[in-house]
Amino acid sequence: MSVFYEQVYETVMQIPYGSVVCYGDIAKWLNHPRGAQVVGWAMSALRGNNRPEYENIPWHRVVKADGSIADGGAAEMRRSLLEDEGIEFLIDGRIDMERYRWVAPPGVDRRY
DNA sequence: GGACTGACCAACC
DNA sequence: AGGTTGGCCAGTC
Repeated sequence: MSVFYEQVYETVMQIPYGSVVCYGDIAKWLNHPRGAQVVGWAMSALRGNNRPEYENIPWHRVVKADGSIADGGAAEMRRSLLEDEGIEFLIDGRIDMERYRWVAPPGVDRRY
């Protein structure tokens, strides 16, 4: 697994219970301002991956910039997992990002 | 080893 | 308001 993917996974693991982050933010924190797509690919690569070190990644806490759930595998499961964490969805199926978006402490997720 | 495929996002027409 | 585009990484065949 690549360095960048590893960094993405470590960042995702830091997302606290009941909060969400969008793909673009993770990319920015990892010094890839335009790497949102790559973050998505990193998540996609997790699907069907049963490696123990990736078991605890809360991949359902990563959503699109507008607060909707990304397409791909298991979108419904991701939504229900978020609801289990107390996150309320708006009528149009999106999350109120102002309310649930997690802002990482500066430097905390920086790798060298 | 090149081509193709994937959970994206902001800036432009 | 809605389509297009550039930026970006790794896995598989």
